[in-house]
Amino acid sequence: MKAPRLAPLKGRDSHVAAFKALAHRGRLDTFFFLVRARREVPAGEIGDALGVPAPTLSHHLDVLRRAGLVTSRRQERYVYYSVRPEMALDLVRLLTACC
Amino acid sequence: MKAPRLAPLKGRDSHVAAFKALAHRGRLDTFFFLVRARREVPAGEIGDALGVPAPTLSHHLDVLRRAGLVTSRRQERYVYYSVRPEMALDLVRLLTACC
DNA sequence: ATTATATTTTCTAATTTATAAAAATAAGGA
DNA sequence: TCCTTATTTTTATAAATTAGAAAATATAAT
Repeated sequence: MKAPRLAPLKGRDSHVAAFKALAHRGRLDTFFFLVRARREVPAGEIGDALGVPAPTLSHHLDVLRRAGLVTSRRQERYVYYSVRPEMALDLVRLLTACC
Repeated sequence: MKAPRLAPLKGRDSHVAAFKALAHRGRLDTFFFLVRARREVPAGEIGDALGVPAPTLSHHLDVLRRAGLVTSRRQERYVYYSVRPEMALDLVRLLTACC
């Protein structure tokens, strides 16, 4: 049988992880840099734009990726990051339940 | 002059604080308990419903209140908490910018 | 005033998170 | 191959967060 429609008024662990990923100045900036870019951006370009050391940025991108908020793709020497809107939409669905 | 319309594609500190408040299993449960209740609920009743010790709950409610997600009102012996939808709406506006 | 109930504050231990330096990995060019 | 660049992972430590007992505070009833 199909999975039952989940109650929209209940936060789940994936939501906690996504909120946690966005609950950091540097990561929120990183996420919205990608949102504004509206394209794939290599890690180094993000680091240059935001002035974040590469290891720190890599860690933050990893948190965003594990939370499902961004996706990455290696091509040649670069790793391109871009927004994955599904999870952001999921948060919107959760939050609009209370308004 | 009037304040200029803020760019919707930029996260601000208030957003970070709100995401941080929701980035915790217990606090997300607390917030959505109040969302579902659709009424003012005294702290003790929340603690009973969620099985959280009073001091722990008080801390979490404080975080949610400072983030602007809930409001509280003392009446007689009780402190009643309820959802403040404005901040949740603010997060929705921020997140819908990327979809 | 004393007692009871409800909530918050204080305090400390345990856990988690952030960050950077250094090492490791991946890919391409000389 | 060796070298360079780009990125990630590991390691280490500092900083922040969390949980909950104990103590303090607020309010009302007796």
